Amino acid sequence: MLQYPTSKPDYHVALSLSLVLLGFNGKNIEVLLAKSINPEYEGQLFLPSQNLLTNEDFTAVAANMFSRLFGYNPEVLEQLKAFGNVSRARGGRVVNIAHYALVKTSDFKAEEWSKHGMHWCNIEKVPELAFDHNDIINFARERWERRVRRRPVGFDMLPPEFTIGQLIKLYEKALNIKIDKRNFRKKVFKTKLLEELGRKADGKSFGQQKGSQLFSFNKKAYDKMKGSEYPFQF
Amino acid sequence: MLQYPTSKPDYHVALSLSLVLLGFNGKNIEVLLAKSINPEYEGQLFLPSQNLLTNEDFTAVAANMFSRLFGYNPEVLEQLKAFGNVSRARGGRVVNIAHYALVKTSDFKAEEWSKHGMHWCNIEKVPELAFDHNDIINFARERWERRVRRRPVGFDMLPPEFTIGQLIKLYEKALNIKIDKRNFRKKVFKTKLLEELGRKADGKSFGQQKGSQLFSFNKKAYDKMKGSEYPFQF
DNA sequence: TCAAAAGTGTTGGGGGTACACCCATGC
DNA sequence: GCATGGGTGTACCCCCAACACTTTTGA
Repeated sequence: MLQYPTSKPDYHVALSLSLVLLGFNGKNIEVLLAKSINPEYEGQLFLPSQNLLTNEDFTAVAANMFSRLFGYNPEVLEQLKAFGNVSRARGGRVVNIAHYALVKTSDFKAEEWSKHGMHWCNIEKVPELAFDHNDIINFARERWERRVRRRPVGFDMLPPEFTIGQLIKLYEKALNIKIDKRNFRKKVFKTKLLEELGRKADGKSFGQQKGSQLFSFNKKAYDKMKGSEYPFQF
Repeated sequence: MLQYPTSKPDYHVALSLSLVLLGFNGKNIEVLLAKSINPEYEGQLFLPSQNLLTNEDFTAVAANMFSRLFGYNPEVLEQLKAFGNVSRARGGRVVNIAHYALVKTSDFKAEEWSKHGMHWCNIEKVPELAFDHNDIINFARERWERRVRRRPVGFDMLPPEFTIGQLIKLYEKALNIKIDKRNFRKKVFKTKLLEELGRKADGKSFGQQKGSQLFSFNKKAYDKMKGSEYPFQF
């Protein structure tokens, strides 16, 4: 029956929650994976995940996981969807409420977490993961590719100071296209989203090239245009 | 811990599933609602929903609900996300795996279902619904508005034969804009997605105007361009 | 007869794309 | 000195937006 509620709820399902954390290291799009230290699953690769207690909030748990990994609260953290069409675990049905966020890989607290088996993995080369975590990553990736076309994802994925070259590489990887430098500059400068810092990169990290101009995102300009139309389209 | 699985799953959650069915009646965007005939909830309005048994598949249940309401299997039926951050019912936690589909209102088996309290409701005028079903509709609507810009949703929401006027009204309602007839025609004819039927409307149903040309969607052309870029943007 | 919708072309401007060379840096 | 990336301007083309009148139909 499509009358709700008629049949009684069947309270025998468990919830888990996984995070797909997408970052950019200057060369490739990376996703954070965990290697199990639980002997029962020795060496198995997973997305960072946890089981939920019956009364735990999705958003709160996801934000908490994020902040333990990065040290601050996420700006954007979205639910992807619920995964769990198949029987996913032995003891009963577990439905995974998958979430994703865009992150700066440089902010990951690697010292603290690498000893727990957490590490970045090129999204092009993700090995077989436990349960349906490969499906979850693929789903996140598709959603992210759509998002890239409509939002300035560099806000979230690039370090606070970055070069145009990094930004171009990010879009090239994301959309799997070749970008014309000159046209890209015209387009992006027209948006007023970039702020020229008047300093030059020293050429160390995350694909920066020494000597090239540094920029930061102008958050005020971005907030002002939120809700209205986005001024570019790749 | 972010090692998965460490803590044990907590098997005390129930699942339900709601459908947001969006249609177009020639004037307005409509959503299908159910009025409870259960005395405990007398007169309460809901989305068409049902509780899931622990071993039931999301997709299978959603498709089955759809086909009972429309008499055939859905072409596009997507999960929105899992709703259930708050305690939603008295007996325990119920997580709603909400889905949505675009439908032809004319295909709804109204004779059969209206006596069960099912009816179309203008999406601009949805009253207060039970649980968080208003949130679910709003979420569906936002997703749909993005979809409208990128896919020819008329395929799913218009009757097999329709007029350009209907198509324009659909887009005007969806995007809340005024559309220029001439420019719209140029744009849409360039896509080759419409097939001219060489017949004229008799002016009865769903906003058709007598005397105007009838068109149908060219499914072959649509399938061929699937996966590649969509040739229009509203 | 009046109101509402169908149908039909042209023009101008803006934005996108294509394209080549010189300079700075690191190896 | 060689390879890699940074930085710069122009020309063309296409697409989009703006815009008005006549005809048909139903009320």
